[in-house]
Amino acid sequence: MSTQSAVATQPDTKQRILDAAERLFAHEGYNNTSLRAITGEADVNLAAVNYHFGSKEALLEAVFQRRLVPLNQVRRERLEAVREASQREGRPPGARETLAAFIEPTLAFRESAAGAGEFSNLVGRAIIDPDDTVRKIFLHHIEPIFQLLFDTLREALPDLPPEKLFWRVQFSLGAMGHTIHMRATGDDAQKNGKFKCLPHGIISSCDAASMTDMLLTFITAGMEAP
Amino acid sequence: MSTQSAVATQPDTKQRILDAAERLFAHEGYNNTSLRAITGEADVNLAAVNYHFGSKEALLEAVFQRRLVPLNQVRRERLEAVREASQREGRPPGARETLAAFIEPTLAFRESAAGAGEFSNLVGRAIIDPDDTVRKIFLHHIEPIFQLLFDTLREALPDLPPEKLFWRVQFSLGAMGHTIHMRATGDDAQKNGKFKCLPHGIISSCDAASMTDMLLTFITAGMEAP
DNA sequence: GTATGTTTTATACACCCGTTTGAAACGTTT
DNA sequence: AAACGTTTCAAACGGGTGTATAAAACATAC
Repeated sequence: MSTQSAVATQPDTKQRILDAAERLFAHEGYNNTSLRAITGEADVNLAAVNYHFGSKEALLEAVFQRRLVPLNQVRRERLEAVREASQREGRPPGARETLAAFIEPTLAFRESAAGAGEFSNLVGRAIIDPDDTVRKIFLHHIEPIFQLLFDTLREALPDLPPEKLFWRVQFSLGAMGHTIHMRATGDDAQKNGKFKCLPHGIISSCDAASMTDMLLTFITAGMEAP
Repeated sequence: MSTQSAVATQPDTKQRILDAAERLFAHEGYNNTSLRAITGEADVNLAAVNYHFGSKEALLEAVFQRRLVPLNQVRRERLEAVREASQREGRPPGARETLAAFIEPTLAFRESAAGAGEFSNLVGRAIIDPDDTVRKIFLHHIEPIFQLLFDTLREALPDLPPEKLFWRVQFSLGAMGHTIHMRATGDDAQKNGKFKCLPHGIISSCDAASMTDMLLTFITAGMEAP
């Protein structure tokens, strides 16, 4: 009785907190985002976070939970589709299609749910974030699907020793996380000259689709290297 | 008169602060390291940092300065050696030797100066650190040598459009930074189960030399992809 | 309309941060 | 020994943090 009315009653404050937290965590990082900034942006009282979620860390957990569960389900389905196709046709799965099954949903997801774009930035940040809190929570959520990716890649590249495969996957994650993060902070940074590294200052193909294509080409080649 | 005696007199406190800061910045990150932690580890008074360096940010700058200037000189020499050899022999420079000229000195440097190992961890962190303070100072130091790397790679891969080259270099930096950071925090993390991602829990070839070799193989293949 | 449970609000708490200050300790020079 | 510039020290400042609390506002049920 209490729970029912509660769920029906609470209009959006929990949602608004999640949205604001997602955006700020992705943009500023977990440690650099204060609860006051979140509640200010969400236009709710400061104490609302601790009331609805318990703590700042639990809020981060909830932010991940909301998006990562459906996202991982899509990844799982695509990865298993790759495996089944390979078994049906009696060939090992392709490295690129395996990696794409893991990476592309993040992109597609980006344009599906409104505001989910911020989340994929958060994921990119979470992969490489030096902070332990973020990594710990994120890894816990992604571990099973990561295992499936690893297993499928083992079939795709049977000649590669598992240790090497492990590190090559890490290389790929690093490249992916760094790139997403650059894109995330780069939108406003382009004007501030953050991309000075590029000699002649022109970055044309910065859209998500071509980025993913470039990234996949890069890490697939690295993965298939002798 | 004042400066001379000052340089001769001050025994080691500036040095000790630099060492402690280097270690802690590399291990915990810039934002997560307090001046009290640094001065505590260096066994100096809290005010010593602001007295000798002016501010926490200036201390970070000094930490980079101390190691990055000689390191970049080595990188520059090696990159120019690659270019001269290619010109002398009338062939384009090799992608791998170019990348090695940039990456390997960090490794060699690691085993040269005592305690410099911490620094290469800091560099790895700086590459991917989402925090603006760290990135800004680091990029400022590395920009000229980065430009040289880029130009040499342009010669090594003349058919690759500059935009693609730019992003592939970014992929490489991301892979490199993430890997160094994993190694840095992984030493004690291995016991704490941080490497759960690896299925059967065995990470044998984790030494710096074979890591560098694997990384170079990976990013060279990615760089040379069609 | 009163009672009950849920949510919001304002305020306060304890803690940690980077930085500043003014006096004490030190070493060197005259 | 006296004077001076340099370095150390303990203490405090102002500000920001996550969290806790008690009263107020609200919605629902009897």
